Amino acid sequence: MSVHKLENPRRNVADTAEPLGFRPLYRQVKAIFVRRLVDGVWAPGESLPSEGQLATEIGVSQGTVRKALDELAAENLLVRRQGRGTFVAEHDERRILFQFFKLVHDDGERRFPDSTVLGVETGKADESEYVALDLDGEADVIRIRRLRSLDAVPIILETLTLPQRVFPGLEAGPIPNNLYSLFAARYGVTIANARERLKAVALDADEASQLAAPVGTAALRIDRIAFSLDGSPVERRLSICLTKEAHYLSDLR
Amino acid sequence: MSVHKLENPRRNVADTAEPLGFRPLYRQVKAIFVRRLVDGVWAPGESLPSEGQLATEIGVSQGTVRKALDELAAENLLVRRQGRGTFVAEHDERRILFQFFKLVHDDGERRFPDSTVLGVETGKADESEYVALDLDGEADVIRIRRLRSLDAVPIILETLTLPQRVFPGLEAGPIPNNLYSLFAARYGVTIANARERLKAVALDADEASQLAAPVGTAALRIDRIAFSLDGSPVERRLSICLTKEAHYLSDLR
DNA sequence: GAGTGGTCTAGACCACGAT
DNA sequence: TCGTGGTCTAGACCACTCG
Repeated sequence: MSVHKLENPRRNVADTAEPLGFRPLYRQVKAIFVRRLVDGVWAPGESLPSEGQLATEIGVSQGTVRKALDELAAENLLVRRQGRGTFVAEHDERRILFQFFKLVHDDGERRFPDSTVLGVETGKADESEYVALDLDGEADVIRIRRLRSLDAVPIILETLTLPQRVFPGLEAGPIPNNLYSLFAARYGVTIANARERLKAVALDADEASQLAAPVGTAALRIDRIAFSLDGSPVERRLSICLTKEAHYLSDLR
Repeated sequence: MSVHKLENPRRNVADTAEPLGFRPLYRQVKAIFVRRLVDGVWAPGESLPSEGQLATEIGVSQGTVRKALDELAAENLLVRRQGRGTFVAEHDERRILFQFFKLVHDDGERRFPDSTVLGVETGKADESEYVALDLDGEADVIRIRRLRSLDAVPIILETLTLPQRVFPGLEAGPIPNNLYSLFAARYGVTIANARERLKAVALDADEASQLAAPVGTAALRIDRIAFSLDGSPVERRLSICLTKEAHYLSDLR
């Protein structure tokens, strides 16, 4: 039944000494599942086979499958719903809002900002870009510049840098507000997590005119690198944010 | 053996309809453990009885105890070490550095900043303080103002506000660099988590002189509220941070 | 009622750390 | 060698969702 080679499917008397490290069975099972997500065998929104089916298919107990699925759910890659099944997570607005959008209006409400694209261009990566995206110096990138507004008030000036190799042709089409959903649907690239570095800066002349604020106004500069399922950086996003009526919310747990 | 009243120790035929909600056994067990942490029955650094001992004591299976302990470990309240045992988490420098201190030098190294206390005072909470700490308007608070430096460079101007009721006499003694450790040791108050709100601001004259930077320099303003084990806010910490050589690091998962 | 994930149990064995 | 937490299994039953 099982078509997967699992290390040490049963550690028995005849085992030679383990060379180094030990990989529990449920992590090997998890790796199989991650591979299916990366390969698109299981696509966003789809429901997975039941725990029991997966267990017999792979040849382990249901408890082992459960532990693998639980870890993937904890990483927001799967969504489990009692009585319904297990589903591949989607980058719908709600998920983005809670997982990837930390700028919240001071009134406490989370809202999804509108976007106006200011420009799209392609070119060679500059140093900060190829370092961030782990590219070589001659790599081509796509740059998208857009202005984002909450309640029609411009609040974020955003510059995205994407490796052209990963997203060929993206520069030609329309740029949707929800990019991560497009990455998944059109390129099979799932954004799994991101790292943001924040600094306070003063607006320069260009930023000031775009954001309709005085030159020199203090603003939040967010330098985000987003990673795909396989751990490689696939997006760099530099945001300049006004924080007069909004703040960056960070939960420390 | 068990001295704890567990709801529905066994759901059986005679059960009347459940009124509302359902509380799994392992969460009830977890609540017992949290209570022991709050009451100081299990103090920071101490080792807990083994899973088996706890299971027989409470009268549930080892697997149920395990699930409760696993959740507490995931919340950084316990530390589990294979082969050694389960321990109550301490607020040592390393934990603080990773869990509660997000300002990182641009070179990527995490270092614990030095502190110089500028002043300690007591008084009535102002509005922002009693709102943050969920106090009534007449409550007394302790305020600590200090300057924190990385590599001898002043980088954070910090104002702490603490409810005097929770930390009586704290204003009289010396203020250590690691306050959370003091909270635990002297007042039995464990900081479990915190919420930070960030904005970009321009330095005023006072802040500028303390931080040895020009008036109007863009700086990061971090408004932290820290919560104790029982979920009540016990510290408000307002930090003004220079981000010329450091940044706030936020991982989105 | 059928099917799904969620809980709970009991028991065997493994990896790790200290003795 | 022993005690600890970690893994894995098998099976029973519960809570939730949907047809």
